Amino acid sequence: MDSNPFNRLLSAAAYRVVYPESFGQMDDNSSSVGSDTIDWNTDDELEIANNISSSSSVSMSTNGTVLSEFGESSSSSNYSSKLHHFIKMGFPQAMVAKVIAEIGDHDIDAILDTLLSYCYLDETPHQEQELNDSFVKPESNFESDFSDLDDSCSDDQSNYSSLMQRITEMVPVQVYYMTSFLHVFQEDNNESFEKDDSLVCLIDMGYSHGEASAAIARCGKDVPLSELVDFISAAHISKQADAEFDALTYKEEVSKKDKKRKSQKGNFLMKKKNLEKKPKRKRNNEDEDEDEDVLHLPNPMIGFGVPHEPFRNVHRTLPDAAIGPPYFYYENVALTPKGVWNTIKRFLYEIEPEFVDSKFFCAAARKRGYIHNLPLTNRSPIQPLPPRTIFEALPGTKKWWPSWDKREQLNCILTCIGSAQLTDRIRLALENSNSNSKSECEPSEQVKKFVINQCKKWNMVWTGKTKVAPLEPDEIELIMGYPIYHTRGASRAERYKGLGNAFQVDTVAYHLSVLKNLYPHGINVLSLFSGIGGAEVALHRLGIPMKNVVSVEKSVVCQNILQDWWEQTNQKGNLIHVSDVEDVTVEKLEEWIGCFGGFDLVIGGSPCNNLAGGNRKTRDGLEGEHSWLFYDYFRILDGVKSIMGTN
DNA sequence: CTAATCATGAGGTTAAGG
DNA sequence: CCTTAACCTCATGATTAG
Repeated sequence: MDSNPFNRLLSAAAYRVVYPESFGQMDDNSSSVGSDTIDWNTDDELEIANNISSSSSVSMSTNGTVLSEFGESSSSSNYSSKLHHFIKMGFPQAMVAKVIAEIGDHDIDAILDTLLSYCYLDETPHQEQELNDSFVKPESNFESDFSDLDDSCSDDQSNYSSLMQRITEMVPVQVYYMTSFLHVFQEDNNESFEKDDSLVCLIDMGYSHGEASAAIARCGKDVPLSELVDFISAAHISKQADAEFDALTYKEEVSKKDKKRKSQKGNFLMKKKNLEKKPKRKRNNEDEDEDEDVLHLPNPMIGFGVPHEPFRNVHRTLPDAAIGPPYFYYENVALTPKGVWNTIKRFLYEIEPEFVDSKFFCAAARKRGYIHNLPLTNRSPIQPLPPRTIFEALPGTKKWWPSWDKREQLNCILTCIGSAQLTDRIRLALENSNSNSKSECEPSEQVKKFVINQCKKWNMVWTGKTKVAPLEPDEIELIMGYPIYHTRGASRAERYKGLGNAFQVDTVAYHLSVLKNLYPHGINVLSLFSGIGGAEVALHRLGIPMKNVVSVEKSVVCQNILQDWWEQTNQKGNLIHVSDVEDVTVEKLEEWIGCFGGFDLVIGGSPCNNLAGGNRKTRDGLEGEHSWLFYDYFRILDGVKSIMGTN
């Protein structure tokens, strides 16, 4: 068994993730599993068991190199409590782990000093300002704050589950990194190992692979490790600092988060209640700009404008770092857990997201946020305009549509549909209600309410007098702006899944329409997380020729859908498939850019699994095992910008 | 083995009401 | 200004059918 406490925690946490029922019964054989196919990627179900198993072996085999610093002097509980306390103070977990790894956990003051000095070291101008504001100013009373925390939270010292949760959150990142580490470097010589050692260290510190890669892409390969840490930490801190600044409100943030994640210790929440509201008001008064803790969603959700609505705003000034080429376009769900869009915005050059509901473009709602550096003037929708109401989109339903169902548009197209049993239950309810009432008029109010609720919840439409049914894949294709039968050939579930995850073509095309005049001779596209090819379809329907398209998509089903469409529509350009975003390395980008002369558009929406409200199990935010691939989007985009010399 | 089927709320916002 | 209620959500995991 691994003698390194931190490794043991890691392995135990990993074990618990996969085999929660048998946690605590780890055998000593965890290193014997030899899984070598690593597919942490987009939408498909992950074979967690395989990966975690491999993680055990990896963490064992790297023992003494990347992880050895963590466990030498402290017991795990001691380490955990220190780690926990500093995290509660508002320092990024990764930074705390790094500092403790460097100087040990004996001297609390030394840790604090080092943490503070790390904050000083930052060199990014606007972030430096924020750091000074957030971490330097309270220095005088920081220690008392800390001791206060230390006392009040002493109960957490033994809160093993709390630590385990934090460790567990780190595990996928660690696993990913370590496995990819072996995969990438096993054939490399010492020199290249040296070169990418910073990547090793960064991820070892708990940063995600995407963040680490992004930092290296942004700062360069040869810069000191501290600079990379500063870059990432600045992103973390400024994100957090943007939400709440002083230590007091920061604790509130952390406790809120903890409260939401799981039921935490009660005394901690009690403490939080005392701190609840006063700090926010204070901050609001003394801050010059409004509190951007939560990006407020526009109402109506029309972004910078939609066709046939009074335009809102067609002018904006982009930050210098955001200006292309290349143009880029990023998409994700609008209603994420708190703070997610703030983080995304911060990574994507501080561009304000454009929140748009596709109900202004088609017959179904679809609230999405888009971050892009495209011009805003002279947008035009693709013709013909798609149907905007249910009756126009699905004429067959009008015959059966009861007058008491007031819906004119559908709710968001999801990846799952209502069950046949639900259709049956509704049929029974309606038939019983009708037979009870003497005339054949209307069901009771109670039944009506039940039916309406279920219909809204599952997006059912009327296909008979007492029958509602979910949409067919073909119907969804039309509503989403794809050619009918676009996904034909895939299994039914795959079609629903692919369409439920896709762009609404008319909405995206409206935003992309400004490219038509800019690139009359066609564009080169880097399409990340392509899915069923919404970006490609949108560009095609806009009449923008695609010279070269690099499509990154893991699902083979989706790759085939896009390939078939490419051939069906007689595309003249060159379509290159890449299955894994991790395969999109700087070298690859340089190769493509050298070959094509650069990308004109980088487009994609990163996985929303861990952000979407419909997720009842793993709505873990941007660090979730799927959604953290956003950092790869940024890494790749920034790599393209860097290579093309516009960074 | 793949594919289909079904049950499983929380979390957050918006709107209404007082 | 506050509270309360209504509303909606690019899903996951277990189970069954083929």
